[in-house]
Amino acid sequence: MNSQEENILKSLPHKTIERLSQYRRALLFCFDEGKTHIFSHEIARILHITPVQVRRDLMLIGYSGTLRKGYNIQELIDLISTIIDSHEVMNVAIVGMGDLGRALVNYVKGKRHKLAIVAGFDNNPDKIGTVVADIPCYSIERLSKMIREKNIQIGIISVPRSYTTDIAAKLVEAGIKGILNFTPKPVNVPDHIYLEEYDMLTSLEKVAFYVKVSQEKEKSE
Amino acid sequence: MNSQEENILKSLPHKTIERLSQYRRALLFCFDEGKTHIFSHEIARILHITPVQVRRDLMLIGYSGTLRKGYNIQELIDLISTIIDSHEVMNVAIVGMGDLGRALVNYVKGKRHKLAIVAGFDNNPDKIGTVVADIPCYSIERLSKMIREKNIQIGIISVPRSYTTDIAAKLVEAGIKGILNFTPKPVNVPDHIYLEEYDMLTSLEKVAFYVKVSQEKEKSE
DNA sequence: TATTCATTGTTAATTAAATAACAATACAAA
DNA sequence: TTTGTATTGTTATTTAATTAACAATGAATA
Repeated sequence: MNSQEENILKSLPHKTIERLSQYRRALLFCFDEGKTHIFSHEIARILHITPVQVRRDLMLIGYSGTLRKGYNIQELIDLISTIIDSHEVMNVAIVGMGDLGRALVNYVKGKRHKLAIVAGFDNNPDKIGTVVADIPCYSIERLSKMIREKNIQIGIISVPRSYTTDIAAKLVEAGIKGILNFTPKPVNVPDHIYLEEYDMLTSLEKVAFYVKVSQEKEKSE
Repeated sequence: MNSQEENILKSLPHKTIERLSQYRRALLFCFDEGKTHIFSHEIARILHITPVQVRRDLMLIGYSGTLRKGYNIQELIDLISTIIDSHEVMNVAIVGMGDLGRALVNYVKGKRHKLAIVAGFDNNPDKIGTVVADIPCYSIERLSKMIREKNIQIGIISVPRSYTTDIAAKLVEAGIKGILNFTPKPVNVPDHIYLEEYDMLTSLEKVAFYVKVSQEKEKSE
């Protein structure tokens, strides 16, 4: 990859990166259904956004469709993949093989060629040494060693809240490059590590809030 | 609630709503640790945002702290609660009691007074009729009936992708007010229903992307 | 008592994101 | 062949979100 292409990557808005992932996801399903081409307004409709937004994002990544025929799904999937996927397979570890950890493994498993969940960690003796959803589960004590050995670059934290800080520290110490934290406890990591945090309860509370607001609006009418 | 207060609610930026939920979450933990007051820069540090952002959000909801003493944690928790919580308890159903559904129930259970997960639905005969994580699990066939009977206003979808569309339609038909969709299949719902969608894979791909970019930057240096 | 300082609250400025506007074009229909 | 139309690609505009700037203030300190 030359430096011009690199600069395109770095200049892509964060929101566009998210949407590229969503575009690809939707396109893959369309492809499976036998479609070969798709219009911007079709993509937009699937993802609840505007056609302009779609076209603008595709412009940013330098993809051109065909007038009146739309975008070639296969081509677009491939282009998005060269942009958001790493060149080599990126190895991922999940720390915390409870319900959420297993849900994640089963969902991600086999879906993306360039993302491989290669290890799970837990402190439950019943799980250590077993294979959960096709991936081996190790003791937390072996976390640092396995991360180095298996060249794991991304760590997903799905442990109970009280363990979060400790696990994050261990991941950082082991040289992880990116962390996805699903616990309600925000973590602090050095600047060179990319951190993404998501709390399901915040999403639920957001829904509850807007439901409440719409109900109050109804009442006052 | 008078119409002036209503207007404040409606004018709050979407991002502020999300942060209010995060503020409260962080404040509750601080409160449990025995703290009584907190500075804007402390909240900011916990949530990886700026102190100005915190102060601005609190200004928007009309809360004033004490100079050099910070914000009263208890007061702030209460105020945020009056803003984002509904007056009456809001009932929630989870459709799909697999790993993700159970993770959600266990996580949300007992955490928020105004949010109650009161029913789970699944099509697995082994689960139907049982109690999973303290909530009863019903057959999908009874979904519509139960939603009306139990006055359920929010539905969380955590089923396999292929069932998503059908479940969403059932929820809409049953008169649900808000939907939180955790499946990778976006759903279409009428305008009066608030919809929030989240795909864990997109978060993971985002982390992978930024890890990749930072690595390429390193290489080129 | 006067001065310094840390902190809040608020307006102004900036940046990021989304939307609107519209030219270009190729296909279809007349 | 001409006209109309649907669609792309791109620039301009608007809106939303964040950040900067700074006045106000009251506690701590000299």
